[in-house]
Amino acid sequence: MSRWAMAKKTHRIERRTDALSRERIIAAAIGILDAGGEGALTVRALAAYLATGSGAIYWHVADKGELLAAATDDVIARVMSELEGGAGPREAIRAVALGVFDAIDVHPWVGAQLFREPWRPAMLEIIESVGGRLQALGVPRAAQFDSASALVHYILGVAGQNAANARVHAPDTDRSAFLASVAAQWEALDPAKYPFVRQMATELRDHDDRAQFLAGIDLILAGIATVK
Amino acid sequence: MSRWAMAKKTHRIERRTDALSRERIIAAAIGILDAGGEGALTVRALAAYLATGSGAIYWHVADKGELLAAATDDVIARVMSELEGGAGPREAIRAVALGVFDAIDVHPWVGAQLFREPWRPAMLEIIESVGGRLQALGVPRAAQFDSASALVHYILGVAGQNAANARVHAPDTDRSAFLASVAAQWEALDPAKYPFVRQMATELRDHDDRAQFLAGIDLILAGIATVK
DNA sequence: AAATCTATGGAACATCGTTCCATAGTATTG
DNA sequence: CAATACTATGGAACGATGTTCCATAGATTT
Repeated sequence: MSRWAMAKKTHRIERRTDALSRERIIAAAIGILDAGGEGALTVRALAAYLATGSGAIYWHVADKGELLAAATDDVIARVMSELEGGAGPREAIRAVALGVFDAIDVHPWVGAQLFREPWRPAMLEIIESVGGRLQALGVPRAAQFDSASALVHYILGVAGQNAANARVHAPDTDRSAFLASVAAQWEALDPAKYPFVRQMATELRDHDDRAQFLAGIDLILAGIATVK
Repeated sequence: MSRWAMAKKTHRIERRTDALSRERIIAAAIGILDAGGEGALTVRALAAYLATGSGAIYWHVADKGELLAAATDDVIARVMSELEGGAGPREAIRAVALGVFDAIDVHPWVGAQLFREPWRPAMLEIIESVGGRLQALGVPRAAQFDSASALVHYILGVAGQNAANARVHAPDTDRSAFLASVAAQWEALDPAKYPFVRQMATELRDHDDRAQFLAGIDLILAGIATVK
């Protein structure tokens, strides 16, 4: 930022094309996180990727925590800005939810991070986007806070689950194979202690995460509608 | 376990009262986690607490991850076993949810851990307990999986949020002071960009987490009832 | 009595986030 | 234009962590 100001003053466009900046560091971090998961993002790996030293990074970024938070805000802000605003409030809520879901599907580390640091820009955007549509839906004032909270917490829960799943099975292993192995474990459980889980095993095997996520959103919206 | 078998064979009750065991290690870990939070549980701190060395711990426990998972299973299993079974299915679901909520309120690290490693005994207990009551409620078979998933993911989301909050404000700082500071931040936001969040600031200031959590459960249950 | 197995405690290793510091590049000042 | 101050860099060094290795003590079996 101060760099840009100075550059303009002295009529010079850029210092060097390979100069460090907060933006470049965050972009590099996102790249490393997407490629190798949360564990891959170390300060040394980041420094090597940017062909610099650890100390240079700490000049632009305070913490590794701040770096992760900034990367998360970046991804979520992009999701929110790319949302189409045409449809009605109900469809808009589904679109916001699906946008977050898909973003976490592509960047699983975002799920864990949304979780680790709430009360941040990324979460604010989601709350505002969901809450605004609830008002448009005609939800009474007294029920708005609880309704928005329920939707956001549900989204957060699925986000975390997805992030955890992505951490469990390595990127190469097939997803359906993973589901099949969990289903097999469920079927092998004691029928006396876990009758329900055993019954759900077959449905788990070939369920669609995305569709099930949306079904949950619809359930909560249906519940909110009963308050109206 | 093999220890107990041997002790019985040789007619000796115990080796020494201070002998290590998986149970004692897990209990010590829970104590450290409750006292100092997630960050306080290091292998060295655990070894010092048990007056032994790091290597001895790894004889009974494979990993730090396994230790955290075992501690979580322990806490959740205790919650589930202490549940009163008298009420109807709807009340039972609320009781399960509140049991998990309260447990995480006392042991915030459980929230983060439930989140980090699903598909584990602790999560199975919750799914089974919730799902079984849904069947008792008369939810049609086709909607049972999605309904249970929605409830569990919501519980998980709140769990994670609570764990994160507990991590943010140190154990000494007042909770209402923390909420007030977040509310102040919300009120200072741009009214054009965040109208909803600003409106919710006053309600955030003195809302009850536990009551709001239960309101969310009721919303989802109301939504599930519409499918019936 | 010897040998074998279980269990222990601490040293050692690799890796991590972070801090420190010498210094190169740029801007400002006298 | 020379001197000074400031921004930014890259790598060395520090403290802490999870984990492995290993010498060895205690108990059990041969």
